[in-house]
Amino acid sequence: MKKNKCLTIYHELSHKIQKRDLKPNTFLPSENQLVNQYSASRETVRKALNLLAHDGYIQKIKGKGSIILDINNSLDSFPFEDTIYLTENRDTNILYNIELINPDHHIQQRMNVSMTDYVWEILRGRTSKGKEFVLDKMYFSKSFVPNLTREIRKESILEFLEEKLRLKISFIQTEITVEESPRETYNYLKFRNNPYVIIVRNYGYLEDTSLFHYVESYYNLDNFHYYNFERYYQP
Amino acid sequence: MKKNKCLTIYHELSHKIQKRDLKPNTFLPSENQLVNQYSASRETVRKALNLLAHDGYIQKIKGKGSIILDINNSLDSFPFEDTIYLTENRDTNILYNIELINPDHHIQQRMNVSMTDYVWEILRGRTSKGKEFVLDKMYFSKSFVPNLTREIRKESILEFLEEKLRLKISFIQTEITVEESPRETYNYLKFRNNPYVIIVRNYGYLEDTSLFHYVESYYNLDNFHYYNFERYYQP
DNA sequence: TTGTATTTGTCCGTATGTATC
DNA sequence: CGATACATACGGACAAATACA
Repeated sequence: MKKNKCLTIYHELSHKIQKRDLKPNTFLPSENQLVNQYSASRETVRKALNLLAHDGYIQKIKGKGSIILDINNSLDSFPFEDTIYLTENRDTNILYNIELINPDHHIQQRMNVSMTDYVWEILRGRTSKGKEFVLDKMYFSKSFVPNLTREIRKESILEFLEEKLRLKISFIQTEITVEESPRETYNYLKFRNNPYVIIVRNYGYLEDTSLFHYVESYYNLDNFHYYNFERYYQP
Repeated sequence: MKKNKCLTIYHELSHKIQKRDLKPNTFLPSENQLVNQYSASRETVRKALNLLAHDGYIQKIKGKGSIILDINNSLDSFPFEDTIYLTENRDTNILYNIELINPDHHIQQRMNVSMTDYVWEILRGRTSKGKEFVLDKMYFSKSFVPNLTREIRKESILEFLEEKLRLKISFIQTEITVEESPRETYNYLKFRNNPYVIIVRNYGYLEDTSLFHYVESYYNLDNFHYYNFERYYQP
């Protein structure tokens, strides 16, 4: 039975905090007490506590202890929204096209693939926050995703990729710019009172740093909103 | 001379990556090599590497090494550092005004303070990426920052706050929208060919989740760009 | 296929410094 | 002042993934 002791401590403590077995605004047992409780070294306990702090469960105060935060009052109240993956409001999603193509010059550059490679192109419309219309152009290299059918539109695409194909995103680079509307988007974007659109480009990478997928999302200027939440990491 | 060795290693490596002394898609020296280079223990080196990975500089691959990622523009990858930390690198910064004010209705709402509270307002112009002009409106609650002089403009404001006042940012919420240019920005923003501006709002919170400062940055549509790096779970 | 060296991942025990009370 | 608690650092140990012969 080989387990990650640090994560075990983290999960046990985080569950207790979530279930309110450990009450907000009280102190956790001291690091030395936790060392005894879990028969672990202090470094291991500290790594677990750092994870808890990073995820907003506790606040560490030097010389005093680790105080348990009220999660309802902190984490959940921040509008953290994933702009790509939460496609679950399927009623408002429209799948325009799924096609296996040879990438054009633009995609070749963005995805670092050659003209002779094959790439899945998915064209999708969706509404965000009720009314705003968004056009997504998603690309997956065929070397990673051999098959892709229309069926997946009823599922989350990423769930399909993770659970069926065992592909795991490790990190994402996001890039936001304002550009003139490309002509091919005229048919899809509803508001053309302004020549500009906002383009959000997401580059998704696997653990081996290979570029796994690329998404361009086109937003009208009206009602565009983007939220990000960044926690500072403590060594 | 007491310094944090882990952070020293982090800064030295991150600067080398930013300056391209260490090239993307190559490997960092192995952990053991870094141990020798910096006369540090492996745990310390590993903590520095974890910070680099968290901030998107490198990707660690078990059994292989740490590969350097291609950061489009490392400065703007961290919107908060751009607006606050790195003010000393920009000889193109102009400090328009520092004033202790009673917040107007808008700021009262954003910062959750009352009309009778006092708030520092800092108006600053800067150029980003050479030509793009950005207007920053920064606010600090007087309860956290009793004194703020023009002298700090030559230093990093955040360094001043951290080292002198012992205030530490714990997390940041970023919000990007497109809005019509407010009239009071007309004097500052150079391009008025478009009625819209991009507004980046940063909410900085302390470790105890209290809202510590608030920044509004105004960008023209032209040449606006925003980068973000997000890593999925860190064990 | 097998074995060996390298590299990263996890964990331990100890020591010293610093902040709080 | 001393006791407690967290912060940083060190050196060692073993496991797991990788690369290579």
